[in-house]
Amino acid sequence: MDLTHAAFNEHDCGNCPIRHRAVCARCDAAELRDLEQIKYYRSFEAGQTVIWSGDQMEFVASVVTGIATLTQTMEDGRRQMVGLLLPSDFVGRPGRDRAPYDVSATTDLVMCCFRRKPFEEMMIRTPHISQRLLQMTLDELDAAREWMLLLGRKTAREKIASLVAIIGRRDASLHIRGHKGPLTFDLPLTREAMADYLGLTLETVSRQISALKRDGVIELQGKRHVTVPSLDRLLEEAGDDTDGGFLN
Amino acid sequence: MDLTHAAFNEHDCGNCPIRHRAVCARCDAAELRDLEQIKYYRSFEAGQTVIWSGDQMEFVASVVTGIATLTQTMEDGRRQMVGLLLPSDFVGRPGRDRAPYDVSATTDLVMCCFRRKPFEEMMIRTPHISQRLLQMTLDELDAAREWMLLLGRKTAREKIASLVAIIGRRDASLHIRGHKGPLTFDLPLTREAMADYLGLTLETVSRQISALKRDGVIELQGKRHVTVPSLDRLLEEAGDDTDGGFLN
DNA sequence: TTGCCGCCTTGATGCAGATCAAATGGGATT
DNA sequence: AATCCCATTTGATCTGCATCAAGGCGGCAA
Repeated sequence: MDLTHAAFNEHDCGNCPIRHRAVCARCDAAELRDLEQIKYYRSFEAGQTVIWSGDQMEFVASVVTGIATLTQTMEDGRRQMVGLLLPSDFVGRPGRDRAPYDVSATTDLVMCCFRRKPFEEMMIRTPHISQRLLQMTLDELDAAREWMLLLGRKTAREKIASLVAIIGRRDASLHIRGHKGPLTFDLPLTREAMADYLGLTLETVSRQISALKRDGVIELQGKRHVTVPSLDRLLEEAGDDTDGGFLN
Repeated sequence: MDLTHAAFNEHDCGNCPIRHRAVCARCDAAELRDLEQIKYYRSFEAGQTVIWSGDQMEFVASVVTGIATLTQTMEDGRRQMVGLLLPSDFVGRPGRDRAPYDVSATTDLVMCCFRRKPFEEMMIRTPHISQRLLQMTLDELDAAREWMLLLGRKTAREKIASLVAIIGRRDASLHIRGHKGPLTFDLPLTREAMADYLGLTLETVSRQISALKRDGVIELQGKRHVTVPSLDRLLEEAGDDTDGGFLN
């Protein structure tokens, strides 16, 4: 069910709030006009699948609002999330026409899609698009490598603390810059999605969240809303040495 | 101990056997001459550290011969390998001047280094270098995501089978193309390095290798040399649905 | 030849997290 | 208000891998 909104198709990229972070960050007015020609918007409801692994990729895209995930699945059903895409993140790979992962909408999602072939042609004549995409891809690779450390070597408790810290800090960076004091934000993932992110079962996720709550590392209002009284304490629990490590 | 070889500094990139896979794959004669100006070779012995995490990066580089690893370490000493670099692979990140990981030589290693600033300037005026690097980085990201599935969801036995398959197929692709029948090759990693790669302990690595041997999935000549009688059988043990998934 | 040193293998035991199972609770529908 | 649905929590038990602890083996130096 592709809920393409007519309204979005009149949307002007030049005014888009996430444009300065997206793949077209450095495009000038003429280039944005070219992009208008090949772009269209698509909306998805929370839980819908955007692309199945193995599908033909007709487009590449930027996330405009909402959260998408990349997931790999083994034959017997074991699942591992391998990407968490936030507004301004890029989806798809120029030069490849089959999707290597399932892409799903975790929340309601709007994507700005560019028809793949014309986009690839535009990349060739517009080098700074490749350069911007290279930057973004290198950032994703760094995030993937942090994630590998988490998956390979952290305990369940550390994994949960890391995830809360990642989401909390991203949230903080999007909102009040330099804001101090307790962080408060929503976890945009179900327990099951967190488990797929962390390489755990949903029961273990639930138990460890309860444990961190019991120990005063986090507070919960309902199941999704979190307050972190001390970010330092949380980072200590996460086992992070670096304090970089934003995701994606 | 930087064993820079004078002989290598007269090496001509245009004749380099790995050039067609490296970052300079599409460079023309004039561009190669420019690269000659900013390049130098460095050699390392097996076990040496090339760069420590946090060090200033004076250069970016291509691996010419040998194998290098990227490793992250937590304060308490837990280690996770996050990259395995083979001949033609690229090291370093344009636009960043601190190394985010330890880089080490797993075997004797020769790298072709480019001074970072001039290389970055050259990237700006030579778009196809960015484009090539983008391709290579996207490939690495795909490899990292396969690796995440391995770390998060595979059993110890599957992890070992996956690693043997990855190394064996890379080896096969470098040597006799389209070669059929039993694969035979060396594992270029110690048991400990395999453990760091797979998120296991070295004891578990050793036990699982013994188990695969006992079950006839692999044969061993000494500790390092492996024969795989049936690649299909090995892939089955690895739990791979895809048969893509080369590393790096 | 002998002994030493690193790497590797194998054994015994413990525990973190998976699995199986049931209960709870909040939001939506009627 | 009553009911259903489904995400989540909690409990009981099991197991795969880590941990702790001895050997074994091959290469190298004396």
